[in-house]
Amino acid sequence: MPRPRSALLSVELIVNAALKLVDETGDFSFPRIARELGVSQSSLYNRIESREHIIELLRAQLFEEIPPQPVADQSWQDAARMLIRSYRDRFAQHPKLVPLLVTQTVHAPVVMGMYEDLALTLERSGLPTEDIGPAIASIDYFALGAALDATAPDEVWDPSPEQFPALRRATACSGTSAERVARAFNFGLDVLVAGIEMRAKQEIY
Amino acid sequence: MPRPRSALLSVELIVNAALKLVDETGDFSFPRIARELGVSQSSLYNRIESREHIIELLRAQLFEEIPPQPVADQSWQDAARMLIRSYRDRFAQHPKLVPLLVTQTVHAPVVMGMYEDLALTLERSGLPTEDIGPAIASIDYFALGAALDATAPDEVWDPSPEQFPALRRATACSGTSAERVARAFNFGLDVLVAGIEMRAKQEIY
DNA sequence: GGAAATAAATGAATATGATTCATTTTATGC
DNA sequence: GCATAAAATGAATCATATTCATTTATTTCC
Repeated sequence: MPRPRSALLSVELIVNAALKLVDETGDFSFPRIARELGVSQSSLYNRIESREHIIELLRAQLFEEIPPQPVADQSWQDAARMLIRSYRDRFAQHPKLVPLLVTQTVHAPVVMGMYEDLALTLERSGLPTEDIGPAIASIDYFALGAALDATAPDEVWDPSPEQFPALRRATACSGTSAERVARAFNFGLDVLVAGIEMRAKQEIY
Repeated sequence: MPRPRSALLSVELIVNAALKLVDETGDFSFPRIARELGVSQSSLYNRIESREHIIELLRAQLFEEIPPQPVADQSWQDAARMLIRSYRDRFAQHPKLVPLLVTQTVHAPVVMGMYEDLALTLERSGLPTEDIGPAIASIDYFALGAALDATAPDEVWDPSPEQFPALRRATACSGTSAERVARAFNFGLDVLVAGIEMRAKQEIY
């Protein structure tokens, strides 16, 4: 109950406990973090402000775990693919965290670095300046949606053939849920990059 | 307190009250629905099972509000664009509802019809069968991400020029948040359709 | 017409969760 | 040593989801 020799708590301990709970159960709560760390619930408030604060710390942690990769010595297509993939991979490290993050799409400083790399890469593609913002956003949307789908439970995607014959044909050869998401992600990535290439060549407008 | 002449409650009343609260405040709760309808909290459980149940009813409602549009008499490109746009427009009707829906990506029966239309349309594009599933998923990811971004608060997307020059250039000419999202959506839509077209022509692989 | 079943609404209770705050105790700077 | 800040706490508040036995009204069926 009194103040101990060395502090029992730290922001890092709290965030790690929260992340562990999220990975295991898909959510965290103050009582469970406190139990995990062997402290009282109210003690947590000496280090952090609120639940939202913990979520923002988790977001930062997710983007600090993987260092950005150098990208300048590749074709812009390969560079873009690598950047988008690494963006998605960060979410894939802690899939259950994604739903907690996306409900408030904050463009935190940690994400900005990757956006900057992407902007530089897209400038090399020859895309007109006014299209670079929309291109980054589109990529963001795609990666976010894919990350969200990756967290969805393994469901049987089995449309009844009578009602939805085309859907039935389309999903006939799907493996596990993870494989399906991975295939979709690879497909969308190629298609997006190819589409941007066309747009850059002004073959669509 | 006793049983009234005519029922005070119905599933529809509950769902409408929940939707109204979501539109106004971004969330709903049992106490507030009950207050809104002038009934007791526990009465709600005579009609609905749980909070999740209400969310699923809201999801269904969102997709029933807008009837599906006939699509067979257009080029597959225009048809695809229309389908994706209408998918997104449903979310735009009730933006604040989106975060509640995406946290559990369920492919409810209501969405299946649109998927079927999309599958039929993509078959007309000449895309190989095994790519149709991934194409639908990619489009889904993109539309979902865009819908989520549309709910984000109007933030000042103003990267400091020293740190992020390319990002600065890319976002120089942005208007309101809604305009930015709309531009990004239109761009991504064109790019996706163009990319799929290339893929169908087997010019990328 | 009346008994039995069912529908509707309720109050009270339980459990979990976020958050505040005054209090106690310990460390630390001067 | 003393003032002050740091650390942890218990207790309290408030909101929420959910359960359940109970009361009353309506319906059904003989």
